[in-house]
Amino acid sequence: MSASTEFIKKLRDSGLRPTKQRIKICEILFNSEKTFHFSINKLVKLIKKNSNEKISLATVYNTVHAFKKKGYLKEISINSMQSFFDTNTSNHHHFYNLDNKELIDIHDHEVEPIKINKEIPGKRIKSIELLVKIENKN
Amino acid sequence: MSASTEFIKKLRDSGLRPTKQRIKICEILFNSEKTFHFSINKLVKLIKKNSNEKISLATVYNTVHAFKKKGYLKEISINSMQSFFDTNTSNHHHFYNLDNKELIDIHDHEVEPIKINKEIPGKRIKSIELLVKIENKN
DNA sequence: GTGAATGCAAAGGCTTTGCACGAGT
DNA sequence: ACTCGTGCAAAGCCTTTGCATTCAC
Repeated sequence: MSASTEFIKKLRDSGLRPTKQRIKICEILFNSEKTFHFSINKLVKLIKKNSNEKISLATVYNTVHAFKKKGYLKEISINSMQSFFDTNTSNHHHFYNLDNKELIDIHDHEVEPIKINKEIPGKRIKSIELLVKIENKN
Repeated sequence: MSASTEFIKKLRDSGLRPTKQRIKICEILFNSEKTFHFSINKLVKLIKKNSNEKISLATVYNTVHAFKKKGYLKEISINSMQSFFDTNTSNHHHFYNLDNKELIDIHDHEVEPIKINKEIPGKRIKSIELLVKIENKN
């Protein structure tokens, strides 16, 4: 079974019509073994590089949000001006390299379990996200 | 010594001219014993409520960024659409209440020390930020 | 055929910029 | 006086929206 066929199935199974554009974006995001981080901007560039026909910006936004909603992508926000999406949706954390503005994964098993000694009545923890900013030693 | 006098000194000491606008914003942000979280939007509203003369939006942005640069404010980013400033610049973490979109402090001593078993060659850790998203139990 | 998705351009929200005017030293 | 800060409106950037067209089922 080709990769595209899988994506078509995956899309259909999650209630998203497997359009040409969505399949293309799947191929770009999910074809590699390795997961990676991207901004909308970078994704648009990848699409341009990867394909002769362009995908409308609105469609790129729609698709990324649809994928995020379905849980195929995770958003990592650095600050009001910078936000990334991550094709790795498993539980994990990030280094943020201040010098080149890139993210590096920290796998869950690379962090000692985080214990918070504070509770908010009536609330439950939905997620714990650790962002470790790093910079060059001198 | 009045609070204003202190602010004037503090501003001058950090190389910021103690203008009427900056003093006003200091009064709003740093007069209370308690620290708090705010968005630019909320700050603008506080200024309106607190003062008869308005401060230009550009000045509010300039001032907040100047204060952040001087280390009097810390920025906490939730996602690409939401970012807060914190008058508490000490080492600490946050709960983010998904239901009402508000931040709650988690003091450093309320979290067991975070240990990361991963190093990036040539890099040093600048900061560790924990964001714990919480929601209503059912 | 019908509803969903796409593409385009326009609109929107938030933030920054440019420049003349005003205020602090 | 000189420089820095402010205010305003305009420009910018990123994202969303509206609507006609196209596509999947």
